[in-house]
Amino acid sequence: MTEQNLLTTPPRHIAPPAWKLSTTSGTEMIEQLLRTYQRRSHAGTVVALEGSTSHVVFCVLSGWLSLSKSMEDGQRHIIDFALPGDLVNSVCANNKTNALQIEAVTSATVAVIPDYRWASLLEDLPQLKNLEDRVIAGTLSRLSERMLRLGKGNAETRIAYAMIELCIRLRAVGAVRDWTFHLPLTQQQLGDFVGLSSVHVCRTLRSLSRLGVIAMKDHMDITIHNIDGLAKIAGVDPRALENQIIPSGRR
Amino acid sequence: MTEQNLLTTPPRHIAPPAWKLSTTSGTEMIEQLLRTYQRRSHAGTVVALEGSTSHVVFCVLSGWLSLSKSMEDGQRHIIDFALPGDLVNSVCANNKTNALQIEAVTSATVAVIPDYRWASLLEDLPQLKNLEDRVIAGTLSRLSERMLRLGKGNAETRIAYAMIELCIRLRAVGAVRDWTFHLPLTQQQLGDFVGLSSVHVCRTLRSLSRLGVIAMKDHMDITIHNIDGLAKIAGVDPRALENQIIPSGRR
DNA sequence: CACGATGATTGATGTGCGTCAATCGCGCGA
DNA sequence: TCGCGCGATTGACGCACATCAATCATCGTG
Repeated sequence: MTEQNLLTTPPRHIAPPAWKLSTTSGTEMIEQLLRTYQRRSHAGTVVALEGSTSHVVFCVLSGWLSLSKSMEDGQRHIIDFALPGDLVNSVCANNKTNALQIEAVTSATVAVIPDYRWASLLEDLPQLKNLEDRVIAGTLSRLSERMLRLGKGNAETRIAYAMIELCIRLRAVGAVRDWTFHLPLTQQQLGDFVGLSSVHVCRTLRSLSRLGVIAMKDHMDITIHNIDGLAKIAGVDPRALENQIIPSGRR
Repeated sequence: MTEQNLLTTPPRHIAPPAWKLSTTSGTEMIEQLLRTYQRRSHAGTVVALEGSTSHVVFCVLSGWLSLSKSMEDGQRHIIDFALPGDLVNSVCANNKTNALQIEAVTSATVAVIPDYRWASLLEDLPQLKNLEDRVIAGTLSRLSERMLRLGKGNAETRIAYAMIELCIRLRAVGAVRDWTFHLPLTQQQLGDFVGLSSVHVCRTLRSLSRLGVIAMKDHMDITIHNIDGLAKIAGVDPRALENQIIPSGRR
């Protein structure tokens, strides 16, 4: 049911914004491909192991994935979330080893596209190359912004920024209505994402609630009540967000 | 003089490892291009402003660049360093706006290649595409590793990891001899890189010295005395480093 | 040669966040 | 229906790191 939100809000025939090309024929071609390689993962499933070899590109069709890294002592950090419409090519340099562990946070449908298939598609549809570049640039930009807060921001800054980033990304796929969206995360997971303990995530969320900038309902339904106040806490120019965080060209 | 180290150790005719292609003709073509667009920046110069528009690709030929981001209150974080041989395409999604501020840490020579020129080069030399992919994957991998330590590691872990990462990257361009290399950074800059105050960077470096894993001479000449101990503190498998951090294929 | 500037070093003090622990609330399965 | 378990919440306490401040070392400059 957590995932129902995400499945119903965008058009059901799977065409997240990133995939909307100008040519209709291209779009159809891609949708065909996505359907072919589509797979379903239950919440909590490990989709790809950190360090394993892999020759695929992932495209999220519905649900959330987490991309994480762990230290030897078991400490885990969530480097990024992959939301519907996101493209994930989790290989590291040189060899084809996964740099990140990919897990399904909610139950999710993911297109698992073989490398060679993706490469040939790129040749048929040169516009895709452009899209791929934008996705990569967007990812780097997001990571940088988050890193900045992780290094220099306090708990409120980090949480506020996470809320803004996720809200904007979710809005791009139609999963936000009236500044309200569903966060299918435990406070532990949110903590692993922003670099805080789950206890302190809790305190910080309540602190932000008390300030009136956000509100929470039913275990993680978030409403942003005062985006300007939230942006101020997060240390962002709200206008800059529009261009910086949304990877695809859509509104 | 800081930069002299970097200029003399690699072959003087500018061919950092990333640029070593299998075909000799390709290499010559590229070297020609690099010479054409080569420019010199003094230490401390701002090469590209955060938020400015830009249509270029940077290639570092000698010296260090820092890629940083600032919050409104002036707090700065160094997202990455660009070392000799590194490729920097600091544009964010959608528009052609620099997501990062690029500064010369030491005096540096940088090839500033126009976008269109780079694009046409990619068509002439398909191998370059491969290289570009590896550079991007390497960058993402480095950012992830650093983010993990930033989120979950203590001061010693972060500093130890930074030393290992920089040592390996510098070794790839021949700037390490007998586990010794020159760090052209103030402790303030190193702090902005790992997310610590300059005071605590100092304390941590001295702590690592006392443990005997590293040694320092003359304001930032670093020697790694015990790589296994250092890797243990950094929370890394030393063998994994070889593949994970070096973006190019060279040892 | 004294000087001022910049950065490293070291100590003292404060605090933001982690950790531990107890309680609460809810959903789920027997 | 009761109980079990996971996650949220809240309080108490401690620590790692930031901050402030003083001293020192080095270097370039008039």
